[in-house]
Amino acid sequence: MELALSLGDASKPFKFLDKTPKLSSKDLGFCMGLGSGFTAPARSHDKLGSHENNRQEDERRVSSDPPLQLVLLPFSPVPRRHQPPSKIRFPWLTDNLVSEPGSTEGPGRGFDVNRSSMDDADEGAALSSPNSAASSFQVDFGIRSGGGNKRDLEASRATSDDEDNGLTRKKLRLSKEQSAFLEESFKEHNTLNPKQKLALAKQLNLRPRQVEVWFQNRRARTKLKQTEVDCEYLKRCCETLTKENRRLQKELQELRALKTSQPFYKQLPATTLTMCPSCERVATTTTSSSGTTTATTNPSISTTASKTLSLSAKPRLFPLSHGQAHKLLHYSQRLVKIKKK
DNA sequence: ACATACGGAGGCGTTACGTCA
DNA sequence: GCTGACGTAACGCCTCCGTAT
Repeated sequence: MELALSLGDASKPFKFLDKTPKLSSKDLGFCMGLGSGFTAPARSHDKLGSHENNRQEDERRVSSDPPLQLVLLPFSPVPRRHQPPSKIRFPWLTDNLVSEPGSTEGPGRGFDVNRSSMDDADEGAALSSPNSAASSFQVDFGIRSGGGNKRDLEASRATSDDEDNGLTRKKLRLSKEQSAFLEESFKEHNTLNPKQKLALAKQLNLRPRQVEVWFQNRRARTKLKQTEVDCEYLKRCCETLTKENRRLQKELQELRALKTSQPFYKQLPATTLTMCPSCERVATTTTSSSGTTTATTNPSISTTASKTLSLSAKPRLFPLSHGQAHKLLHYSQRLVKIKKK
């Protein structure tokens, strides 16, 4: 099972064997392949072809099922905004230090459980990230509207904890609805442009940073699963090849033993056995009393003898066409005939 | 046209938290 | 109630790329 994603030319989503073309931000088509019939440098597609050179090697996929593909409409890129750097080491502290622009609340007041941690830095100090465009979002999550469930209680407790010491990283589990919506969105596009991020955040009553993190983690999970699948597949390939190798080794041993005990193939007159190096049909040739030589396929010939002949002739080493092979056969028979004369 | 600096964005490894058995 | 495993939200750092200078 393969999952491949392609941003860009939606008309040729699965030409994974080709070098990924450099995509521009203007053609953000989206394709998703599910199946196993391609070699997919998947990740190389998810960033507009970036990292292609140094990362495509580890993204090779080999399998055989036909891929299922999903093509979506392109979405418009949003110009980046240049912002000052925004690294805040102790975001949980900054919550008390930095008030949100556009927020009517004072710092640390009306603190929602989802607003502790670095996201606050992101919004407060980060004021700076493109996400901050939505930093004044009302951060009253849907999970709280449910009211009275375990999660809400958890959330409330976390809030009070945070107010207690302000040193613990708070983590909020998204509601089922939020997760499901994000999941659906992820199915459509596994990366988000700022516009989409903002829209999603607004829709779900989350901060853009949360949406962004969710997508990052989701991509990571997808990749992990894919890696596991690939690993399993390679394992099976390895087992099959090992078996095949053992079988061939055994066969080789048998043939060697046969060769030392019964070197009949040396004694056989060349006219007795011949084989088309192309189709590998073993034939016997007989010389009639009139002197004409004919070659006929002999199905009763033993497999071992046939193999012996194959080995001694190494027919696979000659990339002959079928016609050439038969010509060769013909010539060798004529040669034998001439010799006999 | 080219070089450099800067900022945005995603990947990745890790940490911390929530849940469950 | 405690504990360990597991899932996942969040963090910090890195690299790459586009853009401004």
